[in-house]
Amino acid sequence: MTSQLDADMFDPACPSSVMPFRIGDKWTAMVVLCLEHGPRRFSELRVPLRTITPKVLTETLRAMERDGLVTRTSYDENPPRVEYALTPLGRSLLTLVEAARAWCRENMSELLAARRSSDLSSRDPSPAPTPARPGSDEQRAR
Amino acid sequence: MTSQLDADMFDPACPSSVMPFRIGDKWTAMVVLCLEHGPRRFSELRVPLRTITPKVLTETLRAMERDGLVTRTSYDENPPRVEYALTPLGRSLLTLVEAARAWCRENMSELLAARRSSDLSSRDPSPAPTPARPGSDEQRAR
DNA sequence: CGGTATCCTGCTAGATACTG
DNA sequence: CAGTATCTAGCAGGATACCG
Repeated sequence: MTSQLDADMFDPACPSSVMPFRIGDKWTAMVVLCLEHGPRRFSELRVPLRTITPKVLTETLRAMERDGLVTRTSYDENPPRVEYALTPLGRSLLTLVEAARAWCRENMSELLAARRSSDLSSRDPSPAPTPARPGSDEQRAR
Repeated sequence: MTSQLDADMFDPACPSSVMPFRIGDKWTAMVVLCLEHGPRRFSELRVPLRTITPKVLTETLRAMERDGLVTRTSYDENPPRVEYALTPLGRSLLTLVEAARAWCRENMSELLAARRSSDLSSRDPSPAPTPARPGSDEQRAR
């Protein structure tokens, strides 16, 4: 386990803002997912999280630590090494995150189709529905 | 069905900000819950949602309508009557909301205990743990 | 009743730069 | 490497008032 984290683990074209769903703040669910297969270092987390700033990652991890979702282990080495890991409580969130991802996989295309057609009809007097075949052009849920 | 909505349906002492979990924005999950047992009128929704302003409730409902989660039906009567109802898509969110509430019921006390003890130890040099018997003083998940 | 229209504020989170 | 320190902007959400 604990293989390298993929920089493309989270599709930037699939912003979680599309989900009618969030775990905590903007990044918490993704951190939980990143820690699923074992402890990770600060810099390691920055790879899949890409656009996150160190400041925000620190804040996110501190908040999660405070709530007992992750542990922070600092090894007194040089260069410094710090590892973050899920607690059992944090791990219990995984089922919720998975349920949310399952919902997205099943329903995202319908939601996006509804959004598109409502966007169209509010701009265009003649709707021209374009019923949007399910599972065609939407971004996949990773 | 469709009995009156309880003004105490959502405990104000149990802010959803405590949950490491949200459906969409601040109010969406609560609206979904309010519509669980049948269509509701605008004013009816304001009762359990209490502190929500008309503006924000309108925004929330419009966003949900746009995403195909609710329907808005306006009856041409006097006084005017408008009803909001869950679509099948919106209804499918109920299982997710329920999963989240189940998580809260099971784990909230542990999370709050962790938060309390971490708050203490950051203020107080001698932690004085107070292990927080589970299920004692926390607010219930409704 | 079922909303709009304004105005306003706090806070999340991004940009950027620096450090033990 | 693993963060801090500042500064700033955007925007969700709230207060208040008014309307068809």
